[in-house]
Amino acid sequence: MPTERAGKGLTERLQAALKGRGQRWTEQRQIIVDVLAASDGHATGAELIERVREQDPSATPSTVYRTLDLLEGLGLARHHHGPDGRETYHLEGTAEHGHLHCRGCGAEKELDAAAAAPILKAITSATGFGADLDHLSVHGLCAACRAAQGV
Amino acid sequence: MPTERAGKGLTERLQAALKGRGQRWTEQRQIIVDVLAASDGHATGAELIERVREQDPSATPSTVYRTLDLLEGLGLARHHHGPDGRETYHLEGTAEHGHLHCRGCGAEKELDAAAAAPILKAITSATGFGADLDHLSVHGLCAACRAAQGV
DNA sequence: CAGTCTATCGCAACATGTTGCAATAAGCAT
DNA sequence: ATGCTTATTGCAACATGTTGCGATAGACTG
Repeated sequence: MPTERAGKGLTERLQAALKGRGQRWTEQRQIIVDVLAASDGHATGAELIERVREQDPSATPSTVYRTLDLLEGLGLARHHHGPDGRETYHLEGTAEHGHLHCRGCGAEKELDAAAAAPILKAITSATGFGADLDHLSVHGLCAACRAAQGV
Repeated sequence: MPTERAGKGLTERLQAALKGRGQRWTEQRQIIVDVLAASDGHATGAELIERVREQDPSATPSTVYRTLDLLEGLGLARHHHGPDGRETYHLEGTAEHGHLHCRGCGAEKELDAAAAAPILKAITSATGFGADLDHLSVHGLCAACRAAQGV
């Protein structure tokens, strides 16, 4: 279930991971992780900064982005790019998924791992690439729009 | 073969298309189309601006981006987003292709229509989406990096 | 050719990220 | 507790796009 605050387990895992790498645990990082945990689905960088500043007005964009990079490096967060290239972040633990953007109706749908499996397989056999589902963004026309356009 | 300047046919098609919509043909647009034609493969927005400014130092980013949007609206240019979300443009007429970005070695490879066919087919059957190959950006690990990491 | 309409341009300000650097402060050792 | 080392922060500047607005200048009309 979604929590308003990062669970104890997550914070502790994080502290341990940081300590092991000679890095430090700070109040700001706690806030950023909490905000990410509370924004369970997807949040853009700008949204995250705004929410972090509600709790700590002294926080700056550079700190937030650097922390997000750090969390990605630890495998605790991920980001992908929307159709406009803007960044969207979410905590690891959210099910890994890709994104489908319809240029006809503007809808955005998620592509879960089960549905994506045959796609990833096709990518690997055609190219040798092991694709990251979290970074997979497909642009095109959804079934409804294709039907509407008689394509 | 790549031309240093947009072919006559393209410029004329463009003028006709613009006239039909009550829009205008200007020197700047000629320059931008020429630059795009000369940058046959892919060029980022910043690169295009720089090259346009070589020919017309008075050109501004807003003009270049607005012209690129216009060309996309006319179906004469396309853009996609690289792994960092930066924009990359190319002229329509370049063979339609997708992009593969390796997060291991940073390599970027093109995905031609033939190789992509089974992938697009998998996407359609899994999701109903008709994917745009030109907008397909796959992030992951290339075969070599997967081997190197023993994955 | 002069006049009109309005698309386009250049500018300036803004939005979103990124980076270098000096000041701060976290975590360890004494 | 005090001091040391250096990771982290905040700031300021920059990079890449985007947007609003007044000024410019295409293209058509008479």
